[in-house]
Amino acid sequence: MAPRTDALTREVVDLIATVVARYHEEYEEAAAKHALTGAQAKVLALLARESLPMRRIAQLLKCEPSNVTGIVDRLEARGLVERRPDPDDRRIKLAAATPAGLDTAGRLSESLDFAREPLAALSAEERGVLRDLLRRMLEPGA
Amino acid sequence: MAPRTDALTREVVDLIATVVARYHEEYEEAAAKHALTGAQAKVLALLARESLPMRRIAQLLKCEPSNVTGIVDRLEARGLVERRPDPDDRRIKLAAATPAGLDTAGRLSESLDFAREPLAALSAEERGVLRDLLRRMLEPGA
DNA sequence: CTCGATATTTCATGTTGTCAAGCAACGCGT
DNA sequence: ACGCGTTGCTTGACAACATGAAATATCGAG
Repeated sequence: MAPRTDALTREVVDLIATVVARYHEEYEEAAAKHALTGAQAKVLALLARESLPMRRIAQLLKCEPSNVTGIVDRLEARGLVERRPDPDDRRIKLAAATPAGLDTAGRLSESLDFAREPLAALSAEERGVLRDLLRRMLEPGA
Repeated sequence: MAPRTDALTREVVDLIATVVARYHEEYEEAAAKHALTGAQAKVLALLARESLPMRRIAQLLKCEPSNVTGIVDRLEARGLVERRPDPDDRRIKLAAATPAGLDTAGRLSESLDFAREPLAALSAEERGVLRDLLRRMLEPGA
């Protein structure tokens, strides 16, 4: 096992911590620009791609389904999302973005791209190297 | 400006999002192992290094001072932190880790190192490259 | 000493999160 | 067809986190 006191490893961990912190700041900031909280922005972004059952949203957010109820409630109250029945299973409620929700999600996505692009201010080749390293880092380690 | 539709950039951004998500999971998990929330763990880690005025904690956490009051209250109720007067300014209350707090912070730090080390399962050379790329990414871009 | 600024707390309020309990709908086995 | 365990969602009670406004105490400059 690599020693925990390895200066290089420690520095990489610190840098990652910084990336994480900055990413979060920018995400929350971009969401706030559209009067959304971070959680609401995440759900809206998910639903902009496809309608999802409540339970599936909970899985993706790694939280309890009962929590999703509240988040979708608030999005629905603002007309950004609606609940629709699943034709194949009447237990399921599909949360779907409304046209207004799609519009907001689109502008949100632009804000995010805009905010994150400075992070990728590396040459194409460097971005490729970074991609490979990140991929390897995230590989399912035993 | 680089086009937003650049596939490589998009993939790197996605990978970073994944790193961020995983980092958070592991952080919360490690905190929970010591019956702490994420916010409590952050504050305790800060105070393990040095005592800090409430206001300074708020700055580091990027939140309102009134929020810090509650977090420190809960840590204090568990004997991990105590409030001490600042000898030079009686308005200021210095939050400081107790011996029990230092102990918990130490074990927490080990959990975190342990959890994050798999992320750095790259060769020393690769970690060096990663460090350089992350540094450049985080450089103060205009 | 007075007055504006600073540090902290308290209160009201809202969002996120958990857990347990409840209800409706599904589907399997008989 | 019936019963029954399972699944999907909501509700309720509760805790933590977060903000903003107002109250209190102290500081420091004029």
